[in-house]
Amino acid sequence: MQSYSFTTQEVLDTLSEGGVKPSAQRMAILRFLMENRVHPTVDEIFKALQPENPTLSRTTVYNTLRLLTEAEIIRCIETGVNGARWDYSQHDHAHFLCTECGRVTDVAFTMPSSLPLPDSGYQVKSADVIFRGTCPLCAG
Amino acid sequence: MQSYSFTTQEVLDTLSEGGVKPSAQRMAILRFLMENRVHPTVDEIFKALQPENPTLSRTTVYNTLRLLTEAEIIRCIETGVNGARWDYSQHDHAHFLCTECGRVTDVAFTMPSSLPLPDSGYQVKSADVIFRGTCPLCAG
DNA sequence: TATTAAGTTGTAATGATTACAATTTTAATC
DNA sequence: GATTAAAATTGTAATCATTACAACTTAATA
Repeated sequence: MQSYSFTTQEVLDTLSEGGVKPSAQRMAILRFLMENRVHPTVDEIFKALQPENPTLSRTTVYNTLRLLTEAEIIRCIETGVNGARWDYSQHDHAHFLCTECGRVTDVAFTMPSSLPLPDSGYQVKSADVIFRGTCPLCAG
Repeated sequence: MQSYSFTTQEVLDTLSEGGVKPSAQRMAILRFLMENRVHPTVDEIFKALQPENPTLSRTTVYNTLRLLTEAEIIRCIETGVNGARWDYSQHDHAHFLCTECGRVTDVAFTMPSSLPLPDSGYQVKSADVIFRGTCPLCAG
């Protein structure tokens, strides 16, 4: 399992690149996503940070995730089960959702550059590719 | 705007091909999805059928949509806003969600045949591609 | 330091979805 | 056709993720 580690300065720089003013909560949440690439839910993020940040509120987690998403620092994965997942990652990739265990795995995937969009006038901001099925652990 | 019309027999055949036992409710719900390709929410389906089917229950709509999805007759689009959308369609395509008005539009899209999946052992049942952005009506 | 703005917090409300027990309908058996 | 069992439907209540909002705290500015 790949592991990541970031300095405070790296987290600050990432916020700054997205034009997001730093705060203790924002740094903790972003750092968690940068270091834990497991596509966590809001609750998983909240519960993981709660011990070290006793005053942290669920609402702040929601607010911050929305803010970081608008700044395009992170992105949201809508799986339809157990709420949205949140993902920090720079490279172009898709997701595989195991419908048995709910785990989300990264899949290398590059969107074809020539997209057959509907009539012109559509402004694409983001593209999400999600595969569903059974992961090796659950396939038995 | 393209319009569809189906005979009772065609609806019955579609259910049968998926191995789903017919009922008045199941036929009404499937026919609605076959004829109205607007990716409706549960509530839109329920409200549209309610007048003609006064005893119809929301729970039945949920149950039936799950059943039809498991039978791979329809599919679910998780947009993350206003609940899931439901889609009857045979051909391979992606979806464009306008983050302004919430409308979902079909996009011609064929998944590359050689998928760079993660380690072997993953069994892919379905693949969903969703674009987000602004549609021509909202771009102003 | 005083004042204002920005950020955070906790609680309450909302809205989609599910659980479940009761009822109705359908299918199978006598 | 009547009886019984199974399947489907219904309505209500519960659940759970998310949002609204007002109070409070922290940071920025004058």
